[in-house]
Amino acid sequence: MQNQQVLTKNQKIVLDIIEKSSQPLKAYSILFDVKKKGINAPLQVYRALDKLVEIGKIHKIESRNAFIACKNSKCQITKATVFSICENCEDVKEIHDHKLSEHLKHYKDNKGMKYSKYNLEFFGLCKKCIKN
Amino acid sequence: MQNQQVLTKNQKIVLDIIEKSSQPLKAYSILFDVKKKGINAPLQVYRALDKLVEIGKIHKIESRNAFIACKNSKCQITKATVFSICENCEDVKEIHDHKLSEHLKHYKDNKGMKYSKYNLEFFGLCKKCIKN
DNA sequence: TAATTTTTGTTATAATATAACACTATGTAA
DNA sequence: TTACATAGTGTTATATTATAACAAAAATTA
Repeated sequence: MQNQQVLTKNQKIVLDIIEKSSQPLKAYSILFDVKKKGINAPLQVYRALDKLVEIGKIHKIESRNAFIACKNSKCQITKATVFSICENCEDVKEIHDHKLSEHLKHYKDNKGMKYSKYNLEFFGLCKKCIKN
Repeated sequence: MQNQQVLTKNQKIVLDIIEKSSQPLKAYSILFDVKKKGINAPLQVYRALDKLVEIGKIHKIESRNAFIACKNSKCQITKATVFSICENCEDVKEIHDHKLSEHLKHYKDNKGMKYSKYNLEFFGLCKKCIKN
């Protein structure tokens, strides 16, 4: 039910900007965009981002320090994310691959660790960039 | 052969510090440690780190902005890394799992992307931290 | 209502990372 | 061995990413 949580004003503003972007946005670029809406300080943005990540509305692309909306509206999958990143044009897409997810979800090492989360980032060249 | 590359003075100093640590080190903590060896500025550390990552001697833990030595001396596996991270004690280990690597190496999406690299980070609780 | 928790706004600052420039060392090849 | 290219160095300055601390306001709960 966490996903149906009511968002606060700042959270809505920030989420809105991120959802409108097809590509990941950086915190300070979000800040720039929301200044006209009364959000003035980095912390206001970071606090909203933290919350949105926590409830699974957005994901952080760790290798890029950027945030992207989760398209998968049905469930919160903060805990299991896979992205594909073009190293040329920086296009980022979230990957939903059931077989891959299952594989990763059930992964067990021999160290007795209990995993609750993973993040996988694939890097390469997208179709467009291969051609050019 | 890239891995047999001769390292420069700064690269050796930085690598040495990282190899002596069982846990990932942050750039500025490395800087602090190497000041007595004549490295004074962040850039000197970052340049060494960049090179060491490039040749596969160390890896960056993206979610932690920290660097860890690659124990796998035989090959440069900059391009395919898997880590397990304890969210309580922050213990980090590199995972070498042939089956998992094969699975990821051969992963193909339906977008026509050509992948050359991936990074996977598992999060959870290690044996010790589960008990406590 | 009062108490508690969460969110806000704000200022300041910490932590992470790179730009730009002049110089030095090393490798390559004529 | 001289010239040229390439990679690494040292340095100062600055950009980028992120959090601490505190007081006040709003929402929630008892």
